[in-house]
Amino acid sequence: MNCPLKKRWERRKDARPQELLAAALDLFVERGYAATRLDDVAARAGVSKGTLYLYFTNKEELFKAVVRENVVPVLGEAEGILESYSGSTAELFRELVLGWWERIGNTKLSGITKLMMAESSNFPEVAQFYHDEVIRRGDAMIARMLERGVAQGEFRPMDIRQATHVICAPMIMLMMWKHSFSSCRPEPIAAEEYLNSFVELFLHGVLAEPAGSAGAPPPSR
Amino acid sequence: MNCPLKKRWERRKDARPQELLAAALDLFVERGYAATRLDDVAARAGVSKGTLYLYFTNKEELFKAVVRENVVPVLGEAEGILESYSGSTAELFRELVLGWWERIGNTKLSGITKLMMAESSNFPEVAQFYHDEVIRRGDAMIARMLERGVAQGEFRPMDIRQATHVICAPMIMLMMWKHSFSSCRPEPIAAEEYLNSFVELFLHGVLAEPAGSAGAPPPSR
Amino acid sequence: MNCPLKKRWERRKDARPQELLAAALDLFVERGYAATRLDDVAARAGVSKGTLYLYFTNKEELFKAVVRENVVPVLGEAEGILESYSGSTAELFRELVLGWWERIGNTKLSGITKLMMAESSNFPEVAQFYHDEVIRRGDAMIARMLERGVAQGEFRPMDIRQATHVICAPMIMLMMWKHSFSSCRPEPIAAEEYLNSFVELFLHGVLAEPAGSAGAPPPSR
Amino acid sequence: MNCPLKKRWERRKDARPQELLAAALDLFVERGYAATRLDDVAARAGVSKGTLYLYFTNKEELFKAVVRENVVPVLGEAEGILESYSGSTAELFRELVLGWWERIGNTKLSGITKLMMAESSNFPEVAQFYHDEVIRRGDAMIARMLERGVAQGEFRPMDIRQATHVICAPMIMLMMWKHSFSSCRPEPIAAEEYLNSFVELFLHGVLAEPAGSAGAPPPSR
DNA sequence: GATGAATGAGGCTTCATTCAT
DNA sequence: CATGAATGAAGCCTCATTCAT
Repeated sequence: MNCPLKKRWERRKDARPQELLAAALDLFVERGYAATRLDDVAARAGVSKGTLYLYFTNKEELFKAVVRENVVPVLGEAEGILESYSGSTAELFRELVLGWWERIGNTKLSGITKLMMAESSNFPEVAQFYHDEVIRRGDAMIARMLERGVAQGEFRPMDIRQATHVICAPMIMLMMWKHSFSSCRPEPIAAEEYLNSFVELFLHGVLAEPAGSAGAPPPSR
Repeated sequence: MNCPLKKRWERRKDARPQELLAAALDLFVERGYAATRLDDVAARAGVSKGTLYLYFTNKEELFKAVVRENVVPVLGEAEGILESYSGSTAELFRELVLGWWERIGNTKLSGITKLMMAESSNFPEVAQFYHDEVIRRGDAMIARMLERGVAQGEFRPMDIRQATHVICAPMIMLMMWKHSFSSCRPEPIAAEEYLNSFVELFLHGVLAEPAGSAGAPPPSR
Repeated sequence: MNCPLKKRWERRKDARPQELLAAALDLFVERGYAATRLDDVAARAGVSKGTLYLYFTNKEELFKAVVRENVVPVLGEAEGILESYSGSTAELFRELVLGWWERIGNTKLSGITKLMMAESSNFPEVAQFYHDEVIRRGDAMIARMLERGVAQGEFRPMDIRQATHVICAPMIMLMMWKHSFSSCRPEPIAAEEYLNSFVELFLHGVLAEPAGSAGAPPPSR
Repeated sequence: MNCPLKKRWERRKDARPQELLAAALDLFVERGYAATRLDDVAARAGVSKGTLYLYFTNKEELFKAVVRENVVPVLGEAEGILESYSGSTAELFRELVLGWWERIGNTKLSGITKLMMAESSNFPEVAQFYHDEVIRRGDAMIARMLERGVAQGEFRPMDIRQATHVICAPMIMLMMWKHSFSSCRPEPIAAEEYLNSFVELFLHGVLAEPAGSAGAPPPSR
């Protein structure tokens, strides 16, 4: 009863999959998909190699579980925000970007995005899964946000598909940078500032204001 | 000289490393660094595996040679253009982006960028090499271009470091997309249009013109 | 006694080993000895893997129990028939063959014979057990039947040991065929016809009767 | 030149596949397909594990090569004999049985037959291969021999398919016995005598001649 | 009795690198 | 110069058996 060993044991049974998923997430992010050895995942979770296979059929399913457990729920939340937002679309845009940054970009979850960009071509089935469960949904959200802006007259008409890509690019890049050449850079990318730059640039552009235009608010930087 | 056979032989002897580098480039781009087998490189170059080791100490040196042979020279050219350019900086910007697109982005060389973003963390020495020889120089070029624009009053003042990143992001992403999830997408990214969108968005921003501003040229889309 | 719940429980408790043996028989027959996983045996019996070890020391003992429970009793019956038979030996022969066919050959028990022929050499202790408990007794029965036929002048004198083997061969083969290459054959072996062919051929031979011999009954096919 | 080491080396290159096939044959016969470890095959051939994969894609292909190298050619020879035989069909029958005995039955090749009977259901692709390349051809030969006997009036009319099975059974069984329970039997099966018994029984049957039939030659035992 | 989580040895396969020829 | 046979460490996955609860 008051024996801590016993208690530890009991807790384990239910906690095990979570522990394994946490260990797997860490290692997938640290080393990538191919370079992550299941031995190491098990070791980091404090169990033996075989135990892992009690909970996950194979490496691929383990990875999918990591994605489903960690990435997919965040998408759901963001979709909720998008559906129910009542402010200006420029604000919504900032909201989505910041939300993404807090829940994914500035998290080890960013490593999952990086990993998929990096290795999808070597693991087609994993790629398909990730594309269907994550990329497609993420793109759709951005597109809907832009359409809202155009529909309400806030944004200029634009090629939505292209603009979606243009928006995703800096966000994805931020995640890639965090996990690429980080040891080569003296100072890390200043992410928050980068995001601000990006949002401002995206909203206002980089060109100096033409002489006659007085109405545009100056960028707050 | 007049012995054609001998000449062929000599040419062949000198051409060996080039043939190996070409084969290596192809395979590195197709499969990534770790997944490229030296067996296959040798086979594609039409030589035996052992021969490869006559010219390159190991996999890492082979990859470095591929980069030095293919990527580095393009950087030199771009730097030349930058130094001697006399038109507007907006034009220079377009020039650099298009030049990059023609020589790298729209080339299998884009695969090298993708590969390094993807795998650099698993191969720190390769990463360091690539960072020093390619990334640093590329970033410096963009920065100098932006500084020129600001200095000449064409661009608004900005955080150069951040803006450099914002500019590189879409270009890098275009290369990554070409090599990621390509089999999951029904239609490939429309790169030229994407680049136009990017340049226009970057120069003009996305917000509708405020009512009073008449001077700004409408985006030509 | 009058508590039905308790009774159910008790019955269940006693039935456990039987349920495990039934599951084990099924799986041993389906997959062979080595390829049968104790996990699956337990699962098919509706218990946990650990429970299996409460009743059977290990895989080997489980298998022995399957044989003792299912195969050995049939041998006893056949011996009873043999001892007390009063008709002609040709009839007895048919009787034994048909009895075997009904109780073993045409049953999943045939899989046990197949399995032992197939894997005995990899499991010497199991082999020894099976040889002592099954093969020796089966061979002895055939031999006694043939000796009876010769002693009563019904059969020509013969090498009993050899003839025993000659008789066993088709019966064993029928069992092997049922479990080998069954997925490669468009139609299964026609077992009853095969047995008839065998009995007739064995009794009459295949040569055409020489011209002068009118007395031999034509084969009833 | 006169350095034996060098010579050994040279010989190896060409001999290697044969050495590996020989080692594989030995071990497949000794232990069966599943229980044969490729490590052991390599070790018995005096090479390392990896070397095996220079010559054979995987375990399955190694096994197929063993069959193609050892079993298939014998079938070809037998077919040659069958096509060109000019004597009586009873003689041809004996010839085929003895030829099979010398080239396969009394050889370690018999272990291949045993192995396939034993494990085909666990390795469907191997089973299909063996069925197509060996079983079908073997059965066809027996059938043709029997048809010849019937066509020439030497054999009674019969169900050819069934008779083929009746004939194959004892031959297959002889091979199985050699590799099953051999360590349990005090004395091995007397194969030659068994074959004689079988041929005689098959040709003449076992029944004592009916009184009036004087023409049939007595069995020579 | 019953459970089922955990173990770890063992098997197949891959590939960068070496080295005798 | 060139070859290509050989190596062996390393990775994924399976499963009989154990043991704390």
